[in-house]
Amino acid sequence: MSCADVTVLKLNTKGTKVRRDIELALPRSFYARDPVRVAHELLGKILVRRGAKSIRTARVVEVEAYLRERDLAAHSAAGQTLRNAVLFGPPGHAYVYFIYGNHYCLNISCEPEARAGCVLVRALEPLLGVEEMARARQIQLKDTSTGELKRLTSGPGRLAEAFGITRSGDNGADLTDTKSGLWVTRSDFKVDKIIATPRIGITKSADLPLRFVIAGNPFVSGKKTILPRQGCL
DNA sequence: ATATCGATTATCT
DNA sequence: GATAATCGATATG
Repeated sequence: MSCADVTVLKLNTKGTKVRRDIELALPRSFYARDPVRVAHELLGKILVRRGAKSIRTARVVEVEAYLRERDLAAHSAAGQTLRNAVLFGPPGHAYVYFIYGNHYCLNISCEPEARAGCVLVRALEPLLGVEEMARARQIQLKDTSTGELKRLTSGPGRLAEAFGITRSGDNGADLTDTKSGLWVTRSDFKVDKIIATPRIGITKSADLPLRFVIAGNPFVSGKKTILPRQGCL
């Protein structure tokens, strides 16, 4: 499973490391669709953060869709404000907001023409740059077991911290342009089954089944018994 | 194992 | 002034 995707860095004939899919961001057309569709297809894709001399990647394993119509939990529900302006812009941009005085959360705008739907990224499976994620989270990893890695990126606030995502730094970033330093790329990973559940932590429109997770993936947020797993580093 | 609660601040009413 | 798309710590069975 996860170990296979670490080979997004492969060796060419000269033995030099070359980047394959990582440098190709998903196109804007991917995001210019309804949020439920985008949410589904985002599962299994890979979020990439490039710094000056480092790269962090992780697989998307949990998302939530927020709709423009009949969804009172969406930040866009009450219309455009300064905070949510990105949602009313073109698709494929990062909407980053600050919550509970502590955490940032990453959304991706979707739908054509300012319809203000989006997808919240809720959990990732760490792939490359695990040590930098741990640094960003100020966590000392005891090992590379699933249980330890899960602490890095399992939850919207956690993954934002692990990837160094902030409102000042990333709100409005174009995720279809690798020059932004933050983008999403394709993966050969096959998502066998998607499970839909109500969304987490909301009070309005709380019954809609708009949270989507990769069935059985241990990096999905929430408490759960972790099966023992061999380290990946 | 689950339950409850405090932290901390941008944003909106 | 109240609320919030969370997290981590503490308490309790």
